[in-house]
Amino acid sequence: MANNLDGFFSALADPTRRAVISRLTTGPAAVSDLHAPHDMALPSFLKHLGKLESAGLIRSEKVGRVRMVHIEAAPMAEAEAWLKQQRRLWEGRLDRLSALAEHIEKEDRDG
Amino acid sequence: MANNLDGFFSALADPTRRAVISRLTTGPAAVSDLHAPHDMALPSFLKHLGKLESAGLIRSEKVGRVRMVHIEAAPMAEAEAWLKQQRRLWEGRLDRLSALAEHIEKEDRDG
DNA sequence: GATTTACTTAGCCATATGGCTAATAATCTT
DNA sequence: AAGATTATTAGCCATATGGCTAAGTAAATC
Repeated sequence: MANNLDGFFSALADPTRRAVISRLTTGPAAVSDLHAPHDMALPSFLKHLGKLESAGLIRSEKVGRVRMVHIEAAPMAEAEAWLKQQRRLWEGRLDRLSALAEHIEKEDRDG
Repeated sequence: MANNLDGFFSALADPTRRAVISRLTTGPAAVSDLHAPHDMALPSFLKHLGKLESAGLIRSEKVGRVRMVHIEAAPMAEAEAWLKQQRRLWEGRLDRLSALAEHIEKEDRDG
C-alpha cells in the first residue's frame, strides 16, 4: 500500500487543478470544455491535467479526436483519510489534556 | 473568508512536513527535537517549518534559546472540508446516476 | 481532398523549491 | 568569561513548476 500523498496533495495545491476537480464532480468532460473557463494556453492547461492524471485523481480516454476526462474517487478518499486521522490524533490529545485538566481540577477541589 | 488551500495543500505535499505534523499531533516540541529524526541539515529543515508556519498549520514561540512548535487545527479542518465536499458532490452524482439507472430499469420492466 | 477542430509535442523562459555550507546571534552551563 | 547549545541568516546550487509560442498529428466536416 504505497501512499501517493505527495502527488495527491501537490496536485491539489493549485487553484486551476482544484477547479478542474470541482468541475469533474458534476460529470465527465472533454479537455477543451475543461479548458474553456481558464485564461491560459491549452498546452499549459494540459500540464495541469497531466499532473492530476499522474497523481491518479483523474483518468481520461480518447474518443475520436476528443479526450474525455473523469474523476477518480479513491485517491481523494486517501488524502481525506490522512487529514482525518491527523485531526483525530490531535483532538484525542486535546481530549486527554482536557481529561487531565478535569482530573487535576477535581483533585484541587477534593484535596 | 479567504481560502488558503494553496498553502495548505502544498505544505502537506512533502513527507518531511507531513512527518512533522504527525509528530506534533502527540504534543508540542522544540525545533531541535523535531529535526532529530530527519537526515537533513538544520537550515534545510527550518525551511520546512517555515512553510508549515506560513501555511498556518503550525505556530511557534521562542522560549529562551529554544523555539517551541505546536500544531494549529483549523487549517487542517479546512482542507479536510474541501476534500469532503468534493467527495460528497461526486458521490451525489453517482447517487443520481444510480437513481436514473433504476428509473430506466423500471421503465424497461414496466414498459 | 481541403479545412477545421481538438489535441499533442517540442522547446524556451522565469521563478519557486529543497537541499547544502559557512558564518552569526543569543542563551545556557561551567 | 569561556564554551557549548540552539537557533538564525546569507548565499549558493540543481531541479521542478508553471507559463509561453510554434509546429505537428489525427479525426471530423465541408
